[in-house]
Amino acid sequence: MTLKEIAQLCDVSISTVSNILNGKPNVSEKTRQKVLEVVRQTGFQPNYFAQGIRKQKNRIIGIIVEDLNLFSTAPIVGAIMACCEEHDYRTVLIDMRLYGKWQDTWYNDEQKYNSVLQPSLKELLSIKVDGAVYVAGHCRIIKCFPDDFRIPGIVVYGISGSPKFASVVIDDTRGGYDIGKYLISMGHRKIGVIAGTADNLHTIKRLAGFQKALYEEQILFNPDLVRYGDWMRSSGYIAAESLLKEDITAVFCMNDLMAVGFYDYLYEKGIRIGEDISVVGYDNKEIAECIKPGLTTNEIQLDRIGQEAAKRMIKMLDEDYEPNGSGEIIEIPCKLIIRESVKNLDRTAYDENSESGS
Amino acid sequence: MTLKEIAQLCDVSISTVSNILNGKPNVSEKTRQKVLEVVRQTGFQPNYFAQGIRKQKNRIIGIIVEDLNLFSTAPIVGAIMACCEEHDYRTVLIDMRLYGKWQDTWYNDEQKYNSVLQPSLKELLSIKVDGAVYVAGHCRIIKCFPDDFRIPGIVVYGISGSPKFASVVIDDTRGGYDIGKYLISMGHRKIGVIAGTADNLHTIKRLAGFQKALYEEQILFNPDLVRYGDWMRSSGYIAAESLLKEDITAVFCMNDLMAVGFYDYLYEKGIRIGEDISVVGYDNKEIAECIKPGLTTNEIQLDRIGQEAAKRMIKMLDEDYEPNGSGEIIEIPCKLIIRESVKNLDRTAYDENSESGS
DNA sequence: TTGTAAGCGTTATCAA
DNA sequence: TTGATAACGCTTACAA
Repeated sequence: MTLKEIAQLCDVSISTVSNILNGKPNVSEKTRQKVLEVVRQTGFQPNYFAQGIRKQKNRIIGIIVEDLNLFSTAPIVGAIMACCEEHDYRTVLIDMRLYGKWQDTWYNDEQKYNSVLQPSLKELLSIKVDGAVYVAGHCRIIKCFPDDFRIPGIVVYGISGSPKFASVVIDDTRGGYDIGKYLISMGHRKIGVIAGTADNLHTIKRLAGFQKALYEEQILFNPDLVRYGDWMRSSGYIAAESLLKEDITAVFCMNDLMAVGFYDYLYEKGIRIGEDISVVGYDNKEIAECIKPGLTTNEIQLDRIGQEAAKRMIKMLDEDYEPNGSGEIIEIPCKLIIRESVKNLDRTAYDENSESGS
Repeated sequence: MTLKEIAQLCDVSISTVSNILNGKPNVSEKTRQKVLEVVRQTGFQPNYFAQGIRKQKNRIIGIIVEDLNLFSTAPIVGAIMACCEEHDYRTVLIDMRLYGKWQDTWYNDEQKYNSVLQPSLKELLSIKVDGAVYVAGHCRIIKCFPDDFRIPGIVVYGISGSPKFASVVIDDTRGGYDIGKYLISMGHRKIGVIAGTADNLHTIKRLAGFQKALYEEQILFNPDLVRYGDWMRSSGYIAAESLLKEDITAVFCMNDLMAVGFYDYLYEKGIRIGEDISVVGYDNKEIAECIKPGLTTNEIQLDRIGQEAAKRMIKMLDEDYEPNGSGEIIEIPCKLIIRESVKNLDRTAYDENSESGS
């Protein structure tokens, strides 16, 4: 179906049909009705890209994700799409499936990485997207867009390696800080940390924030209480053994999965979480509220991240921003979700009774 | 950047540049090199859709999902995209976000549903996709494509309401059957069921399969042992109370989340799962291996579902199938994941010892 | 109120 | 070996 065929069916010219479809005035009601009827019957839809070629603009935003199957990606993408739709932009999604293809072995392998990234970027360019949003799988400094990239770009859940592109990430420093403050407010002074991999930006920033909280409360930071894991459940379990030999009352696990590993160990040993020892996690995945006791953790507001990124991109596009302006880094706060895994050491039994009684 | 500009920069004609880019013969090595160099420098990418208009084919498959944020959707979409990429098809994803917008209130509300579906379909048609894959959020009979839909369509994780379109779903009957057989093989005879909503196809088919297993083993099916929930954790908890008054040794929960709710109740009462009572779930979500004891459950092979759908779609497209052929329903089996939540009643303590010792 | 014609970025045909 | 030229589906001046 094309405009031409519709025109023939209606015995009018192509431009008349086009005008009607685009709501132009100066068309007799009779022809309008006739044409609209035929359009309805035939189910004709104008070719979006022929329109784009002619009008020289597409209103398409390209989204390129490192891996759609990570827990963080789909919510971010969903939020971006929602925002784009609201502003009458279409989206095109490219899933590089980096983890699916290579697990963890790609992000230090420039060659592997580029062998997927470059064709993906080319594809976006070929589709003539107006802007590109890059959704990382975890926070690190990423050189995803070349400096001479011809359209606006923005990096989400990672930090642009080039100052020409803005980045939207979670506020991990604040996240670590909030957790530190919370644990301290609950009376904990000796706090172990099960961190992620040592060179990971999430790890570094969460730890820095945590240290800041200690500092503000005049508590010495003891590096011996930090164990570095690999974000997997097993490393929480492994860290638990050695960490428990220290004289600690609480543990800050840098993700929920390692917290589950930590739970595993304590469960085996019959140590009660939220009672004998306190635990907080990070991420607020579904497991956090399913394990027992419920895990206090820091929720990552993925939808807000996606929304923020989309809003900025659309603003750049609609306001004809200089493509690639400032390398601003926008940090979205996390949200502490309190469950039952942290004991309040400052409360006496009496306090608890009187409070529950009130 | 356009072909024209490249041509001017190289002092050759447009067609020569086009020929070179498309690997046509009959071009002198000298001009080829010159043009290729300029193309490289300028980062020129031909306009994919201008090509499409001219060539009258796009090799694009549209994917329309009910909600990208459901646990089942992203893996299915990932598999579809992977398969399309392999066969040199591009994909366009449209996320209707039905649950995000309306939770559970849309799929019995034709009007709400169509207010999102119709524009989405139109958009796909407008993009001139060659085929459309519809990814449902849960299995039911869906009238998503109109009977006179002009391009091949296929429904995934749901059953096409029109016989013109094929469907790829999980084999829930077999899934329920396998679980029944497994529990019986472990010596269970009185088995409770925490089902999903009563009118849900997953519920109906899983229950039918379960009943078949009982029948084959000559065990009477007692309808009083079935409780209908709403797939949420709380309904597992609620069902637990009344169900435990019956004389049962095992419970088949129709998803992992309700199994977690069931765990909740038993945990409160100090009843030991995998010991005093056995439980199986369905879905194999991350929580299944995180709760204690690990939940035996049926894994839904989402990637296989997606792959199968994509393969069929591509076959239809490449072989110029009559759009909308058979309303075939392809069922992909689930995979029983054995963990620790089911006790073997047929084993004596002696058996267990001797086996672990061998 | 309607129609003609040019042009968007490609590819395909055919002549030079 | 190269280059005009038409055509793809559409929009938009502008002419009728």
